[in-house]
Amino acid sequence: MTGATTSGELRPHNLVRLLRAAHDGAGRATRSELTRDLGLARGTAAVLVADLAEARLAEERPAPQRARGRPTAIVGPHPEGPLALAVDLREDAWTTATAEIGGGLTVREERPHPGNPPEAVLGDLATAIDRWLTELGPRVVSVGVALPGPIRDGRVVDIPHLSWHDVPAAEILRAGATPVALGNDATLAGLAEARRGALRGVGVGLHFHVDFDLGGTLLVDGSPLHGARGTTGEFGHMPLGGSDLPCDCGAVGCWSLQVGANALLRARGVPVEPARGRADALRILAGAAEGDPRCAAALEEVARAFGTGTAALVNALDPQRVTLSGLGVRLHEQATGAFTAAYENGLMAFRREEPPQVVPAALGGDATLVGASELAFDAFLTPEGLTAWQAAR
Amino acid sequence: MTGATTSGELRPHNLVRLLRAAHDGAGRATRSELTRDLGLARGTAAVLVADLAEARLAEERPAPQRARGRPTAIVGPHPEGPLALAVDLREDAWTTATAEIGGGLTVREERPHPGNPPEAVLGDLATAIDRWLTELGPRVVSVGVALPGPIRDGRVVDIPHLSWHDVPAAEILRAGATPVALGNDATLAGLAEARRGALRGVGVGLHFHVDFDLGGTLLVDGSPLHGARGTTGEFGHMPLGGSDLPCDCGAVGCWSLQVGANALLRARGVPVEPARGRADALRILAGAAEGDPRCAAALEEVARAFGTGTAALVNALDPQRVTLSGLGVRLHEQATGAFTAAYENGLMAFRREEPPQVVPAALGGDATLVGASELAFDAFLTPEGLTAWQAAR
DNA sequence: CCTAATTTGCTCTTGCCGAGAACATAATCG
DNA sequence: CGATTATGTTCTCGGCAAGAGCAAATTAGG
Repeated sequence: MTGATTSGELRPHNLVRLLRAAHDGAGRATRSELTRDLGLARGTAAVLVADLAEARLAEERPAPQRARGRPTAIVGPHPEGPLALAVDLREDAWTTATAEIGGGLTVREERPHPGNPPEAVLGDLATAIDRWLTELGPRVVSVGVALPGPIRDGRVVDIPHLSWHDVPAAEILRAGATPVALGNDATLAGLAEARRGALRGVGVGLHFHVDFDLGGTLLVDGSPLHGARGTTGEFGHMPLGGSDLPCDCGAVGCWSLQVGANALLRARGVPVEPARGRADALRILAGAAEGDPRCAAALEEVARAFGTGTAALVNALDPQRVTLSGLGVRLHEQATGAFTAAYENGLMAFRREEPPQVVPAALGGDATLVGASELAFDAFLTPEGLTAWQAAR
Repeated sequence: MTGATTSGELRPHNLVRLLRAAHDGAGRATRSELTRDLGLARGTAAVLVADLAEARLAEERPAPQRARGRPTAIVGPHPEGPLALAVDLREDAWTTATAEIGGGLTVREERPHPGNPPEAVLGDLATAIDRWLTELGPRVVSVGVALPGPIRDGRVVDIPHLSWHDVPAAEILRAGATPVALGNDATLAGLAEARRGALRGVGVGLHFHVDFDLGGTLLVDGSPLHGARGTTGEFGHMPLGGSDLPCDCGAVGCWSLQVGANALLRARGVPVEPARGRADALRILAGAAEGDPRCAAALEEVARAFGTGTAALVNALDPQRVTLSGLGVRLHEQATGAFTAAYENGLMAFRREEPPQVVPAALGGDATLVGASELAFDAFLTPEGLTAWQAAR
């Protein structure tokens, strides 16, 4: 959003600002609030809202009266307004959902998949997407897909334990004229937190998603840092623990080897079996909760490594707050003492005065879908996106 | 720069865009180039240039003719135009300089200082700044100061080997109505590279400055990532090497302990003496260049640690290019083999296909001053800054 | 129940801005 | 030396948001 530079760009630009603000307000922002927040004249706001309503981009609904004075209205989604199609592809299943302006999510379909070969999995998903596009019609303006691995130039670079390597996902998931945007699941979970969760309003936030691997994203002013080729956030692949183990990623001593499902198994002394790592890891966490000392020791070891690495990244990146999702929440909750001790010990002295909070993500299991829908709407909530929508009717 | 939202903001906004583009063009951009690059109509450009000239913000000078057609003019600094006062405070001396639009630098004064107490050092510097402000008059619109330590909310947090702790630098350096901006030296060196050096035009770049400590900055679209409280870039204080040494910063195993002047001494087995570490480190580098095997071994050890950590941060942050300044240049140049081997070994496999280049900074010793002047001009090259300038005459 | 106060929406005028067209100008090329 | 080409200059036009004045719809208070 570079901003308007000609008088002709002002109107589209302000329409985007208004619709974006209504979207970010989660369908609760009133016209008078929006007018104030965006610094508009009341007359201008009237024109803009009328434009949005006429274009079926938004609709005003009566708002609960709060104070004295003439009542204002909520600027919310239009019943025939734009939809984002959000897809969350996990290792063993995928979910599709739609989101309207304001973020309201409707889960549409959930299906398991065999994991391999990638072309078949993505091909089936592409078919499902096409079906939904047909069924929902031109209201769907954009598709956002979350994938469980790093993505570079529209290709899934690597999902080691699914044996996906350099899969041309964008090509397979192409959906006619509807734009499809791909994102890493951890990145999108962080994006969701930044827009509608615990990182809302936070200038610089750090999000970690722990599963088998440890991924994350740095959120700057509500958007993930993208990097040169879109693969920022591989924090798990820094040698933050001083280990000498080789990592699947090709490097050595990666933090991921000490924090995650497999790390719990290793710390517990259990063999790492490809398929059931997650269930075994959850069993260890349950064991620790029930007082099994060996499980507790494994948990503490992993929590310490998690805390130390978190401190390292806080030292380097100076976030205001850190959020956790996936196994990270359990690690932090069940071993807060070990985590916090290692975290504070790893901070530079001057950061210990007011260490950034480490908190669980506010959005639960929907975070990835929410992030995918935000990604999709980000592509639409632009002057070009709105202009195309208006031109199409 | 959020962009104009009302018709009245368009003019100031476009004046800023034009002056900023002329500034970034290093005093070589012609009016026709600027018109094209900014997407302006020729008539609009004429008005804007006339405005800038009348406000003594810029001036047109004849340009060397390149092709057929009516000649155009270079939009360069005005002889009575705005100046930025740039200050580089190092551990043992400080330098002041002025920069005009376009970045042309004039060094004004260079003085040694005793290093302590901080209030006296900064007080003397404040006096010098006031003297220059008086001498140069109202042309100086902004002051930028580079300081050799982390800065948070206008205070120097910590310079361990000068024993500076929590020094209220902004308060001491206050300069009447002229705004004073403070920045970390490594951050500003990186900023200079992003604007006028080897990171120019690079979307995401990583800069490392190695001295006693290892600092740096992540540059996103030409600006340093700021963090929640302005202390991003302490990459040296991540435990990237697996060491157990305690660090002055309060954490353990910091990368800085393995990369820097003192690290060279330690690797060579020489006692670390507070005052002359830099000279001793340079002697080791010279020794290595002359073939002394123990110096060479120390150099290689440090270069390997440097390469490994660089890979870790490339994995995590996905920069397009990495630049080095300070001792980092020597470490990389004199032990390219050791550095590169460790660098590539530490990269995730998929990043090895096209590893981000690691190159020395293009600006030499002036980088910090250039960065300080850019910081100062960033505060001026805004609609508010230009409006205030125009109102003042 | 009724009036004053308050807040917001609506309408119209005004001032400003950049686009774009038509023309003028100054260089190169053959 | 005229044709060509690129750029600067001037003027008109359409569009936009600000802002003022008025209308509307609610609450507070008696």
